[in-house]
Amino acid sequence: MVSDVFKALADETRRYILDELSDRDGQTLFELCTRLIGKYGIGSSRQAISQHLDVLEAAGLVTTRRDGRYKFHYLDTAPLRAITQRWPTPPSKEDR
Amino acid sequence: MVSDVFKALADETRRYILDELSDRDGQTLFELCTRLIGKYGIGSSRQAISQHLDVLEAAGLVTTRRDGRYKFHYLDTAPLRAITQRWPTPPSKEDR
DNA sequence: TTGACAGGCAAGTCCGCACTTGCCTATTGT
DNA sequence: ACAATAGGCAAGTGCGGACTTGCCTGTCAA
Repeated sequence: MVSDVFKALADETRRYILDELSDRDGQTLFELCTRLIGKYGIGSSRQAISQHLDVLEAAGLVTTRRDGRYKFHYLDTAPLRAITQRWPTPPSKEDR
Repeated sequence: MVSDVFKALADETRRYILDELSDRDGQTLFELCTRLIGKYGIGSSRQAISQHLDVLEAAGLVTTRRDGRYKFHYLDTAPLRAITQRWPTPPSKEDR
């Protein structure tokens, strides 16, 4: 049901995950954990990150690919378009 | 502190409020209450809506103007730009 | 001036959600 | 085969946030 993109974005840790995937796409769970600690000081457990990824995937913001014992995570920003389409933002001065 | 646009958008009732203001800008609290019930079946109390408006205003998505015993609410979509700027979305086929 | 109307304040309840804990499954290398 | 690695599952906890309840303040019309 593209379950609530907005609620997926509500959590700051999940937004950092999107940032991280935006910086380097296709990371595994463990990669994300270590890099989130290093770059943003996020001290969440592996399970916590895993649950966040589930939420992001349910919202369609992250897609996954399995390969052996690795699972790679990819960012998909397409669902974000629905936001600006719902409440159109007039172009800012910088955009013109 | 432009306190968390994302959390402001996380609640569905608040999103309906933005829809309503997008449709008719400058409504009072009571106007919003009656129209939210009529159009979306939202049965929240006046106080609940008032609290939602506080959150939206704190997030910068709604501005207000006082006039006598009336308080008018206006939509401001500017904070939404930060979202698509944070995770740039490639233009969809429809946009081209 | 007094009643009706528009809105504000504050304490309390309740549920969802982020996070932990503990254990389990599957894949890979030696 | 077996240990290490990558990840999954499920129950429990604690806190924030949505909502209610009750009462108060300020404005306007008769």
